Amino acid sequence: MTSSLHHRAIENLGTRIISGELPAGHVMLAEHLEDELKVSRSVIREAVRVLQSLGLVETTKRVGIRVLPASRWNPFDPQVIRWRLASDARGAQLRSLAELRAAVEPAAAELAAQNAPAPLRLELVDVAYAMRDAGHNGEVPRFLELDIQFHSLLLSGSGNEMFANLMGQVAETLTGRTVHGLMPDHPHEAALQWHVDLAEAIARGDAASARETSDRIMRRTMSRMSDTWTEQPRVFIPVRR
Amino acid sequence: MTSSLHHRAIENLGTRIISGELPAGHVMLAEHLEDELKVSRSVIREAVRVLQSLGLVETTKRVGIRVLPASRWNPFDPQVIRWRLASDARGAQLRSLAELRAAVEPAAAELAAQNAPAPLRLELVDVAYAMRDAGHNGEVPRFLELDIQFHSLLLSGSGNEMFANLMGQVAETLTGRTVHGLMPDHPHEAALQWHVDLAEAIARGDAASARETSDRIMRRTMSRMSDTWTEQPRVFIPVRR
DNA sequence: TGACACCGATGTGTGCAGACATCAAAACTC
DNA sequence: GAGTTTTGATGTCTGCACACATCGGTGTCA
Repeated sequence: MTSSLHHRAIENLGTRIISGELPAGHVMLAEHLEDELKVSRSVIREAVRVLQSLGLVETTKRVGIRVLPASRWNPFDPQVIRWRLASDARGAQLRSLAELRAAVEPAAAELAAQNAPAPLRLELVDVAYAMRDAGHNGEVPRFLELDIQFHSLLLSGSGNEMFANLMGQVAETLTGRTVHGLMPDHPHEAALQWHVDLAEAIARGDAASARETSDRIMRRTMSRMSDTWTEQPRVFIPVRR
Repeated sequence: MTSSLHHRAIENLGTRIISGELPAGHVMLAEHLEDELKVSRSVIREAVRVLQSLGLVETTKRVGIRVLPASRWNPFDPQVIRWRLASDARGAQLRSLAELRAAVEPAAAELAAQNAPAPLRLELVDVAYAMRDAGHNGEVPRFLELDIQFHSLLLSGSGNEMFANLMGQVAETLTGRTVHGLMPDHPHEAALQWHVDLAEAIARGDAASARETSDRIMRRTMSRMSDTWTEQPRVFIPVRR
């Protein structure tokens, strides 16, 4: 199913647009795409509709299918994020996600302390202790898994569906970090304790402490990652009026 | 263009799914939708493909088009947000957006102070003073317009395309606030000055001050809005493993 | 002669109808 | 109950008619 013709057409065009191979303003003809991808019109048409809804292209009669500039792309769409992570802009995408995460997690921690269901709070505490153990023992893969689970639970516990939806993308940044060898074999001792403190603050409903502790974790994470992407150029999206 | 059959089909199905009229698990047949909406198969298929990419439905052979639970919807998609704002969940959606905004804006302010291009900083200061004047004179519509412009510039100036993309949604929360008569004729005097302080902190590159001032503005905004939606139920998205 | 408004030709997406292919659920056989 | 066949829905392909934005030619007027 994931390899349906329609899906492959989306993947093909999406990656090529986001990689810059098909630059903004480039105009394609549906007929030409049929020949190139060796698929029928219906497949092309359905793919173009989806790309249109992602803001990657627009269609105009008598003109064709025009590639839109990056400022029109939907930067929150999981597919767009995936395509950007696979492009030259990978560094910039990781930085954007990390900045978003750093902004959101302390707020999510505060909300979780106020609203999270009891079982989730307990699980959060369990995972935090398991994380600390795995960290002490240098079990890197298990630590990564628990780390993702911890932050997923935290975002989910906020009761804000937008925060919760960032889970998937957060997982990307965390795995991306280890893959790039940015994680030491033994995670920072203090950071491990901070996770435990955060979980317990949420468990006892201490919103202010939860926010502050989460903020401390995020600041440390950001400071450790920032030097990786300082050379990434920033793109300023113009204000649409 | 916006009233193409395919677009109308998306709108029809999208609103009905998000309103709950078509509940999660409900199965439709493409053929049935053709009859109901009086359009051809290609229109239905293209619409379903878009809804599929938004996580609203999935298609299975031999079964049909199945409506997915809200936990699968893409909560950052502008269309989904618009449909939720038009549904019973309007309050919950406004709260989610406000919480997101409250989390992001201080981070955006900090980044803007570090990275924003010089012309944008100047414009931000101009707009802040214009806001203060409009607020003093009780020009509510003009104040709202400037308020949106101010926060759009701020998010745009962060150089984070995800932050910048929140502009449109932020505008929704701000306009939604005035439409609901939650705005006094004369905005809070201190808040007006805070906007000026924030703009000037960004202009001189004082990141810490910018973040703190923005945080103060957000906290006040949240505290003024929170009592409107305390009765809205929170939805906890389960963690996908 | 030159500038301008008009108007039809052209090419492209949009929508329609029907056919066959594919494949997974459901029914059936042993 | 395991394996096989049937069935019915989506997936894919194709030919056609239509809508309509763009472009170039034609005619009118100054």
